[in-house]
Amino acid sequence: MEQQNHSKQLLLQLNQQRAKGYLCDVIIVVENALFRAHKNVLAASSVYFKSLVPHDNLINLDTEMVSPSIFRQVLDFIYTGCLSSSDSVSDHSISSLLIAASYLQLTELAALCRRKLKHNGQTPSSSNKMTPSSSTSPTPNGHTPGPLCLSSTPLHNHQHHNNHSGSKKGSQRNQRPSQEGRLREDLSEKVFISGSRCASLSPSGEGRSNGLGLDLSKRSPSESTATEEVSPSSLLQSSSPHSSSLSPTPTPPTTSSAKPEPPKTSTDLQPRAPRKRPRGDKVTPELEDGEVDGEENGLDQSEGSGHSGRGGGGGGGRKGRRNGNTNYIYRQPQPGFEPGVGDNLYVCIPCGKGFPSSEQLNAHVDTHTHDQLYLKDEEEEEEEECGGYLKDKDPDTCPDDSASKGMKPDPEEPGHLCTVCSKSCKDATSLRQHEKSHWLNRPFPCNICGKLFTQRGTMTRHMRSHLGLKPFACEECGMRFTRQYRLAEHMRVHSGEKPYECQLCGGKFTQQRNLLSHMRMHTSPS
DNA sequence: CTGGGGAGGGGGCCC
DNA sequence: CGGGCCCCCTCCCCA
Repeated sequence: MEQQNHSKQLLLQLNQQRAKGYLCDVIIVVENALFRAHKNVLAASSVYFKSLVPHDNLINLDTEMVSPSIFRQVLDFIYTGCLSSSDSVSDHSISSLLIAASYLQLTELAALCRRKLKHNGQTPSSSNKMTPSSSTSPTPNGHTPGPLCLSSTPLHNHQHHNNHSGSKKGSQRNQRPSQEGRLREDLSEKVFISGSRCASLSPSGEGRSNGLGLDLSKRSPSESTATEEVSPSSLLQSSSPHSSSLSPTPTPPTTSSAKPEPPKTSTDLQPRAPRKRPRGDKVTPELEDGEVDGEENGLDQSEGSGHSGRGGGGGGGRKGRRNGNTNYIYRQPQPGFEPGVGDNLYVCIPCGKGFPSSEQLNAHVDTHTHDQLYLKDEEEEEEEECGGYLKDKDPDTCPDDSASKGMKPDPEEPGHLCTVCSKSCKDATSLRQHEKSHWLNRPFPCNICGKLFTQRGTMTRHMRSHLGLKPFACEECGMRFTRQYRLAEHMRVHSGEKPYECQLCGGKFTQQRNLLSHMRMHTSPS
């Protein structure tokens, strides 16, 4: 007995989930684009990915080997078995695909491309050298791929999937908890860099050279700025012209050089807090209702609106709306950008336009040139330098912004007073930082959800939540945290220490906030 | 069902 | 830029 079209339907479901970013547990960075996918699918299709995905959740591909548009076709092929893009039939595209397929060790796709080129009278010799193992036509399993499948294929059909969330309930129900948990831990553990390097994340800060634990120290000096601004590091350090980046020179991991460290034992164990379920678990029932939320995998925890204001973003993530910009993640949204509005869940970050499908977003993203992005960067820098003040701030009281620009304050001046609130700061740097808190214009956008921040550090910290980076692990229970402070706070759970005491009733608390909450109970009229 | 406590998580801000 | 602290939101548990 055999279920007709079982594999086809399965693949179709997976592709639909990919289009929504649902259960995607790996991000592939290609030049200026991010692609989300499923590790299992990648591993089943590519020896290259198979060796990487068990340990890495962020894979940076060599842009000389594969471009975003080519990788999009590659990914489509992986998920559909077809090359659907119309330009894929050109010899140039086929050659690029062949290079990418060889690089990624997608033997079936490579063989398919070779046959196509051969059929067109081309010789695919240029790329054969990269993967000798794949230069022979038969695939490892002996399967001979069919002819190129063009856009008429019904499998590749992202546009219509957004409204079908209900149809995938069953298959997702059982996958969600383990995959999310594992991803969060994996992301916490290490992040793949440049295809061959792992940055271990530890509370001690080992291997941590940017705010998110990505080891950026191996950047090739010859790397172009274009790559820099859209590389993972630029995702994390969006506005810094000096931020280091990743050297996109991954080597297909056919040798031991690419062998990543095995996951640490502590993270393999399912960490559970004593007596109580960790928060990470509670998202499961929400998804069981068929909701495709914006925080799956911990990669997409959109806070929803751009400006939350103080307290407005509290608890963000759990109730965050679906972001949906799952395929391409660009930089610097336009003012007023609000991701995931209405049905246009696929949002282009640079211009803020929303699209109902990843395909349409992809097509739109391709219209952005690097020049446009450069211009945005320059404008962004300029704005950060001089344009961020409150509109209601009296220009007379801030004649030259010298303090906010960090321009040599008078050393004889006794204090550095904020021109808005008269707060005294100890130096010009502190003053500048403080004055930013009065800005309405927040110069640091999250490259994933578009949320804006006044401080780069806050944005970087926020990005950690998107990437699921939790470098700080409790040695007692294995629970992991994004902040060391949280871990220290958590450790009181194990130690039983309750340093915060209510002066009214003598009640003791492990956390100050809970004491404050308790005090409100005392002071509330009721 | 409700209120209080415990705790995870996010953002703002200062050092 | 990271650490630390504060405040807030939220959820879960339990009496």
